[in-house]
Amino acid sequence: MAEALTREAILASAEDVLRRYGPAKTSVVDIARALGVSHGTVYRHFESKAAIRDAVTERWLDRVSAPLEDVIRAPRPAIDRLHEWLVVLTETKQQMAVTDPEMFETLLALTMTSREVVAAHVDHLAEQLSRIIADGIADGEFAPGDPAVLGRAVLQATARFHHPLHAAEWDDPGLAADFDAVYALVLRGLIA
Amino acid sequence: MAEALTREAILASAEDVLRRYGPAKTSVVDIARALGVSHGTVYRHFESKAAIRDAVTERWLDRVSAPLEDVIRAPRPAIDRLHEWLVVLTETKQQMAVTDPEMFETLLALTMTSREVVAAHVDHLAEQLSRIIADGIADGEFAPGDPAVLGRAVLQATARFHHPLHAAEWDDPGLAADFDAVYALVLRGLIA
DNA sequence: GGAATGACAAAAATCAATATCTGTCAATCA
DNA sequence: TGATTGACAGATATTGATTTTTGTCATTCC
Repeated sequence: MAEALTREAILASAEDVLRRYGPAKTSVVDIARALGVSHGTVYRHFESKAAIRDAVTERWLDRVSAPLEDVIRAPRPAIDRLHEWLVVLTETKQQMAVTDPEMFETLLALTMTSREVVAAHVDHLAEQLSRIIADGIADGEFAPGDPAVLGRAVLQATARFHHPLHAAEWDDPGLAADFDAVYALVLRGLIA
Repeated sequence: MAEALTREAILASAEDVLRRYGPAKTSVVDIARALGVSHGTVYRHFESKAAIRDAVTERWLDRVSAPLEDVIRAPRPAIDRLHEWLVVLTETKQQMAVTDPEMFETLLALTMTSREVVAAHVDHLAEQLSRIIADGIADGEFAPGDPAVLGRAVLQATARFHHPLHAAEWDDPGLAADFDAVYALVLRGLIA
């Protein structure tokens, strides 16, 4: 007997088809065909094509956040974790944009249509930063302040280096120097 | 006798047509017709349509920078000028995006195709900030540092609030609070 | 009886035929 | 003689007829 069709299986298929054909040429019929079922069946598990896209986007964005969680938990000073966290985030995105541009293009297109999923992801990233900053304040590395506010501020101040909208500017040869300058400025603000 | 045709007149016409029809539906023929000349004549004064677009973009961006120059020259402490400069820049852009969305759309489309003109504009903005920061360092308001590097850093750290790519995020109700948080962080970094 | 199908209507995407636009240049004009 | 014109070729954009897609639901299947 055939496996029961699950949301997970549909998402895996959707991700596969999106990778292969890109977001513009991916239809629900394609996703269903890759699973050997009719497209009507897919609609039993997902409300709409948009819901499938949202779910795929969420999976992908979670894969970005996951390694950052490890950085937060490392037994190191908050300052080091802050730097590492920002470097991992920016390099992850920039690497993907360079090494797999179509993939990055696809991810960007998905994020444009899944605004709410992206907002939750951004909140999650800011919250991760807040935890590092709270640690840093607790043990005196950073000056007192509201970690939630400071976390958001740090994330936004570094947007140029990780926000996909800026991807077109990532081939600038001065990028690394610019990052260092912004990071140094932000760090001084946290310590001050 | 008719006025001699000048580059200025062509640019004024181009700006006019762009305002009225938007960048997608603006042809060199339209620009020429608005001046009562043939399009061949326009090509005597500009190398290409791209050159016309670049020149219009430059005019518009210069109109953004000009009022900021006044802020720099005001006889006030550097800290106050820095804040004012950032507020004027962000509010100018955000106002335009809200009050004249098609106009903003047009300007955005132009900037996407006039990369070099935009790069020069960004350099100019960073240089303006550097001047304020140099003043602040000179009279002890800010800690010592390289004004050129710090100017670029401040501009990039606040990109979220003035970079047109982020316009879609400017309706966020927390925008003002986010700006205040980033500004406070950056200011502490400059003073520290 | 719950899961899957496929015919269907409305909406969206595709495609090829048609029209417009860009940029050049020999001819015209003043 | 130097500015302007308009015909022209190749590239790009528009249009509307045709196909594909989305989402629904009565019917079929196990």
